Amino acid sequence: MSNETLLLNFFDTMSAKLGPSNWWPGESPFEVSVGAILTQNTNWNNVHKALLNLKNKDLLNPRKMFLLSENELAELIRPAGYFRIKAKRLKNLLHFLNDECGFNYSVLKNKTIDELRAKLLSVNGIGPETADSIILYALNKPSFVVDAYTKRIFNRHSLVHEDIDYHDLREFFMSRLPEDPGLYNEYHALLVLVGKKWCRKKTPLCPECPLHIYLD
DNA sequence: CACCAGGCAAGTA
DNA sequence: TACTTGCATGGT
Repeated sequence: MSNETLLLNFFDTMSAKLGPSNWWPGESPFEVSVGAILTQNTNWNNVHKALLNLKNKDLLNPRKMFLLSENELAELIRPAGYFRIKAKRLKNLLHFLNDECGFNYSVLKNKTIDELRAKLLSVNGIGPETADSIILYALNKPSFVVDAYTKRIFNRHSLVHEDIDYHDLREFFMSRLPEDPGLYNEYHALLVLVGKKWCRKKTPLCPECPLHIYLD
């Protein structure tokens, strides 16, 4: 079976078992972008609390958040952990948005993925996963998001090396899947659900995992 | 109690 | 270049 077909079969199997995932229900591109920074190495439950703090003060709005001091912002996002450095990173994001599009996300949508990605990566505090999350989940453009679960699941199936870097793993998917943002969106979401449930660090083999049928 | 979650950057050698 | 450390809360 070709890798293209295999990847789509993986998707269909996960989708039948777990979908639809209702992944990342943000109300605006900006809210999704903020969430992308807050969730760095952090449980989404904690991120949700921080987002509620912001939402309750009507601060999930770039122009309003821009007026906050870094310390005020840090206190509001405290539940998300790493709150001081994340406040700085959110400020960096706000400066980027101001410079790049005047807080107007529709301007960003007119740029190519490669251009957007390079510019996002130049912001201190935005790495590859955060950049791709913003491009895919906030802007609905087909930039595949990979994470630790993605690597672990595909390595367990001997489809990628365990030391594969972010860029190569992303290319593994993007060179084999159609450029469909809806597919990329749900694919990443389902991989995280599968990873959490059946592919943790300590559990080597999981016969209950729906993807188990593809093991050799 | 230990472990770690939807990472990233900076420091060290 | 290759490895290590700091960042921090809250759920299990």
